[in-house]
Amino acid sequence: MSKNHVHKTLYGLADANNFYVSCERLFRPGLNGKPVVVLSNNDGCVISRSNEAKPLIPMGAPAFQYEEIFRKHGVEVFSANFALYGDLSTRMMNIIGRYTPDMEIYSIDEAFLKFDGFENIPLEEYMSGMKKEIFRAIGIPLTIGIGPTKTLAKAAARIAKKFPGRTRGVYLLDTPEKIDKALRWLPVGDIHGIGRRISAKLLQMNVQKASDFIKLSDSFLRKRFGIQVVRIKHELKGNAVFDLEMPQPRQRIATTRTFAGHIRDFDEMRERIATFTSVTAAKLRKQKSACNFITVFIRTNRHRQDLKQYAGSITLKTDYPTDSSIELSKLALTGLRKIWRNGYDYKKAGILVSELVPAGERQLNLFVPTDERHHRLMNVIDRLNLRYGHNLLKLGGQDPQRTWKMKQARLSPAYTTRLTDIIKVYT
DNA sequence: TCTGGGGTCCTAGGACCC
DNA sequence: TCTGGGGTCCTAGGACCC
Repeated sequence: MSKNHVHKTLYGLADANNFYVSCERLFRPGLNGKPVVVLSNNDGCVISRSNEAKPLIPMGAPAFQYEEIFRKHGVEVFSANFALYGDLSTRMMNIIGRYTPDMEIYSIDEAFLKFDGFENIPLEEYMSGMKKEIFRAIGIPLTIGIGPTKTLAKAAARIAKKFPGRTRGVYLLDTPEKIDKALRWLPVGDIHGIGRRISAKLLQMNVQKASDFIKLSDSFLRKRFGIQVVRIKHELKGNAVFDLEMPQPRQRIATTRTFAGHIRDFDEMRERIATFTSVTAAKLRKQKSACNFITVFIRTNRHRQDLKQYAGSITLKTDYPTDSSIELSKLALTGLRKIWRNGYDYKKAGILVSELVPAGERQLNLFVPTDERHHRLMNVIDRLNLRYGHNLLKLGGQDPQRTWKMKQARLSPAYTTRLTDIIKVYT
């Protein structure tokens, strides 16, 4: 590489606007311009808001406390339909991936991009073209920020979102002057990686804007807030610390649920735990991992100070790395018996597996039983569940009669993913 | 009477993200 | 009556060892 030809790397962030709400709007153009919200599982709290809804309802608001507001302002309310959102996300990411080879899918609605060797390409126009293509093809509106680091790309996207008229949804932070101006505008709480706790402490010290924040010394930040916050400062100053991350197997996998009502009965809980465990084991097999530990937890409703509170949790070691629903269910139920206490109204429970290793590795261990039959059975279960819908095939500990229903009073049809009907499998 | 110091490993919990 | 779910990384402090 010649000296006078410096290759300047830039990062981009493509972020779908109010993603879940935008997905719901695709099939109902009448919702455009209206306040719309999407609720979490059990219709518990607000997890996505249209721009019109944002001044009315805070993020995470418990739905039952806002029924009055919903009515008064004619807010359109939807139960979450994650199958639909996942499908639209995949389509969106496929298009984004055609614009640069270096891309990191950061979440269901966000992707980081890396522009290496794009010196002769006008990035604003290029990304503006991508934004238009995605809107034309899928109907999802995007905001795009570009800058010398991931943290600055995030900040640029925030600016693009805040000033849609002037930026047309795409903003490039490429000169020291623009970066300086952006940092003087950006509130510390809006810096990526500075959350509620740390921004409250910074505000107490009268550190209000990102431009104030980057003046603090490394040693002070290190001592007071830890190494991660120092890294964020460097990123804001234009030194890339965080690179794109390649997809890797999860280190932990969890399945947890808050119940629509509550559970007092051990057998009911045993059934729920067995189901969570087989869902978790299927997730393990999907990423071809096996786990060394399994954690079971149950807890009462922590929002109800008037009720007796109890939270129990236990972590058990597997005999050898496993992805077997049967092995893991046995362990999970052993754990559940140990932490179960009679007389409480349980509101939430879950399963978490950890210390994952690649599933193939365990066969290198001569002392491990081959459990070939387990393996074949698990394979069959996974294939049938994949084909006919989630969780149709159940294990012994799961009550075959019982279908656990989330509260989803306001579900929209799953237009792109609908399965015709439930298929019963008799064995 | 005297009451070290440094290293490693592990875990729980904090803080953050979408 | 009704308050989500699934992740990551880091740190402090205890246990243990020499």
